[in-house]
Amino acid sequence: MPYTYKHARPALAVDCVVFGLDDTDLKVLLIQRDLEPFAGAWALPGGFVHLDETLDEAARRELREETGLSKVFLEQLYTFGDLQRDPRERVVTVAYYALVRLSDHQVQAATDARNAAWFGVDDLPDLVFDHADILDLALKRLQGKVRYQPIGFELLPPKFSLTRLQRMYEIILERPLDKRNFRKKVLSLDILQDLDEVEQDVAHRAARLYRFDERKYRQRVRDGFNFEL
Amino acid sequence: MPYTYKHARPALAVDCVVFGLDDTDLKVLLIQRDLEPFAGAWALPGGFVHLDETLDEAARRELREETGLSKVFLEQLYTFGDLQRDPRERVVTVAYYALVRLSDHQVQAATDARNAAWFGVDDLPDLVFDHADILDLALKRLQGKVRYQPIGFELLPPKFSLTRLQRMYEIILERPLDKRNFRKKVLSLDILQDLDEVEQDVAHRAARLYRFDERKYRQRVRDGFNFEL
DNA sequence: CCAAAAGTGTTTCACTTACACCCATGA
DNA sequence: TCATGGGTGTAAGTGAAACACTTTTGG
Repeated sequence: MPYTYKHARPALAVDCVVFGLDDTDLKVLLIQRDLEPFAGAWALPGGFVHLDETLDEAARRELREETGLSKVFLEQLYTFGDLQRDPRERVVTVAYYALVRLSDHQVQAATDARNAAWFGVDDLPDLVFDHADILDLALKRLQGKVRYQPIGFELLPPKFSLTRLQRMYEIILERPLDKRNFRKKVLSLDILQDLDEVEQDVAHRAARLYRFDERKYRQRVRDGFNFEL
Repeated sequence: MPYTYKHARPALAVDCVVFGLDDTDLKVLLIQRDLEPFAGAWALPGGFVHLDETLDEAARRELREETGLSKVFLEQLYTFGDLQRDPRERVVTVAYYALVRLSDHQVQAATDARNAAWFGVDDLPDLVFDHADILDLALKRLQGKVRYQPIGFELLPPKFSLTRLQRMYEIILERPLDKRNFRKKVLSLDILQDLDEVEQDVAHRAARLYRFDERKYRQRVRDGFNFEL
């Protein structure tokens, strides 16, 4: 192989901030490390990038291996390259964030991980390396992006009520929204499909269910429409 | 060094999309490669990351070495990790974009570069590797970010007229803006300092000059204000 | 006095905000 | 029948958009 770069190179890793949503809180999936350094400590799922996989593939592989998750929404966040972020040696990490439907996925610890568990974003354990910084940035990105891209739906089950949708935004943005204005706004965007179905087994009036209509959304974007909450 | 990662690792590079602005066009600084592969072809300035420098430092060093630029606005863009993006071997590159005041800086080719030159974004030569993709993304990022962060000022001289400011936005956003509405809006943001000075040597009524007041801007942001064009 | 760009206000329209009560359902 | 959340409309205010003429200056 001619012209090959010959200097010492940093190790290259990926780390994932996986968000999930329950009825009241935004959660993050963490693993308890099974390997040194910091065995037993909590960390973001992640690991080293192989030569034969892209960065996205590496992120998905690590998620699968360490937490059992697959087929989730995944997007690159930022690349962290401080000199001392890993005590072993120079490691540059490409951080990702992922959004999953808590109901859909049973997480399970695996490779290199003793344990995997969900933590409320306001109730996090200490994290290894600079993982707290990564998580902070991911949260800010989510809060920013959720307002102008329809990514929040990735956190909800396919069928949801408007109240559930509103609660999702309230939890992520950390502020209350007006019910009537929210419903008016969301419905006016015309990207939800009314399913003519209602919730089951609730001890009060059952709410109508809707589905995010990705097809219609793309069409509207093409026509110059701008999603914004 | 214990626990060292031992597998083969990708090479790690940085590349910079440097934007500048003249009276009519948004420009990008490219270098003509002096080394194989693709000696003689046009490329983004960039190079491999050293073990003893952060990613930001590597980007600044490469800029300095290859183009003579220093002390410019620089921000990480995205990390590109496709398998075949470099024919030599697996190279992952952390892309940055930079904004410079064309008037301030004399560019000069240096290390690894035969030549450095500015190209209009609508008049680009073929680029090596995936540099055209990187440039595309940088342009989109600039177009998005310029509307809600006051980064556009980095492209202008310290003293500028409102017309020049408007033209900057029109060039970047690629659409005309209404003069009266623009001035009203910009002045209402209250982040410009009126210098009580006017342009010199113009063959018509001289425009008032303003300066971006970063101090006031930060203060206003702290008070919950949101920059948005 | 002419060419060239600077500078300036008002009206209309759309969207956001604030706000409170009745309805349907299951226990 | 009661508790719980579901569902709905209107008025006021704010900001965006459309739009054309006068002023200043140097050549």
